[in-house]
Amino acid sequence: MEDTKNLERSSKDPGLKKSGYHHGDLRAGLIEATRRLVEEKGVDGFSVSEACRAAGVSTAAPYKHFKNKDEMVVAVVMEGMMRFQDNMHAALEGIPEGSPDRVRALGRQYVNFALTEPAIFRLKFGGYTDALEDENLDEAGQGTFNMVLEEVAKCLGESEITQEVRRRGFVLWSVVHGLSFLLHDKKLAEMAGEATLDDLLGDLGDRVLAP
Amino acid sequence: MEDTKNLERSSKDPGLKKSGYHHGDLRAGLIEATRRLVEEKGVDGFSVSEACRAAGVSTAAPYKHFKNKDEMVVAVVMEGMMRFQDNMHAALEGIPEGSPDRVRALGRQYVNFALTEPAIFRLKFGGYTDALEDENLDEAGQGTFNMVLEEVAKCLGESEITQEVRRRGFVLWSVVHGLSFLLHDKKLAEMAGEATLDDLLGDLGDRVLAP
DNA sequence: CTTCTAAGTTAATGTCTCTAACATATGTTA
DNA sequence: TAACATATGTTAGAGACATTAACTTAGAAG
Repeated sequence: MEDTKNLERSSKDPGLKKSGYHHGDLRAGLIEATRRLVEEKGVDGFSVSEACRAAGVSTAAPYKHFKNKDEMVVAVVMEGMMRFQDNMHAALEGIPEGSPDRVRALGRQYVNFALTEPAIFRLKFGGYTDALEDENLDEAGQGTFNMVLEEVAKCLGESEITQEVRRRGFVLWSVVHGLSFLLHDKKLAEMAGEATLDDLLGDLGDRVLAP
Repeated sequence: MEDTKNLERSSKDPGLKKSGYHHGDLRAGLIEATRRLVEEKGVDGFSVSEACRAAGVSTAAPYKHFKNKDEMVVAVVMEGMMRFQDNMHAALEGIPEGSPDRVRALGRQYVNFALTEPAIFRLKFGGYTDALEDENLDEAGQGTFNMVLEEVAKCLGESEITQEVRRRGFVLWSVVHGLSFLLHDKKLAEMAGEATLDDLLGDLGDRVLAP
């Protein structure tokens, strides 16, 4: 009398699932399902219906939480950006202020994100989300860039973010971004010979941060 | 007796349109329609049906020329890459061999492509086409990168593409790529103050190409 | 002139997004 | 504690889309 709908629920576990009718935290469940699907099959391959099946709800359920498909994708990318920012903050821990190692740590984290969650990474940093025009997403991107700028400023002994800081931060960001794409395409070896990622980041930091 | 299907044909003109039944060069017509739609509404917004309406044919017609929707997109990006490569070659004309101006000209062309055809640019260089896994597309991308490497080699006085050439070429490519994204987001002014694109490309070339 | 084939067409199938109308819990308030 | 308001589900269905199958047309080749 109560389990008529409990077809697939045992496979998921991202919430409380109180009653059997109500999911508990469907929003989070859908975001997770969508994230996995987008990572698996790309933004195009992913369908709302499939995410519903994965979460064990009807195909109309998402529209209580998201305006439409695009907003689901935005939510997924946004959630990815939160984790990304957390990781960046964590990466700085224990490294002394003003050390170029801090900048390198951020670079490593960026590359790491690109490699472990390539679909989300490309959605945010490959320009796809431009079409979605979400303000929060723009802010989140700006926030991560500002973290880099602050570290660059400290390295250069500047007390604020000057034009010069902005320039160098931009170059660092761009090259790490390029590096991320190369690594994903497994073309690093071909390009850099025996150099490891740390070698490259070290070298890069030295060059761009030098006075 | 012959014009029963000639509803929208007068608006298009990319071929011969022989009979009224046969289009003349539907493949090219569809690529052009698709290109415009993708540029207007993004890869997701675009639909095969809409491209058919634009080209004035039935929704089944494209499948005589393309395997599926993805292949249509691939064809559009591929065609864009051809034009891009033509432009790059044209940009070099008249600039003496070995001059860093040649590298700068390529950079300017890259940025130009990013700004005039942002959707195609992002499809190819934003990593989207990875999911499509088309060999010709990979080759085309490699080809443009090799053009840069050759020019960099000549600037550095190298007779072949060494590890060092590869490294510098990569940095140049990455930064120009980053610049393209910034420009599209209209954040250049904020970052670079009064500097123009040519200033930035000039400065960049000087720094990275210096011995 | 007949015939072959490339390039169209119509019609149909199954899937998808999204909406409307209805159902069920949960928490609030009398 | 009972009644209600609200949030969160469900079913059913409309309209668009991608793709296929079977048929048609016209231009070329023998």
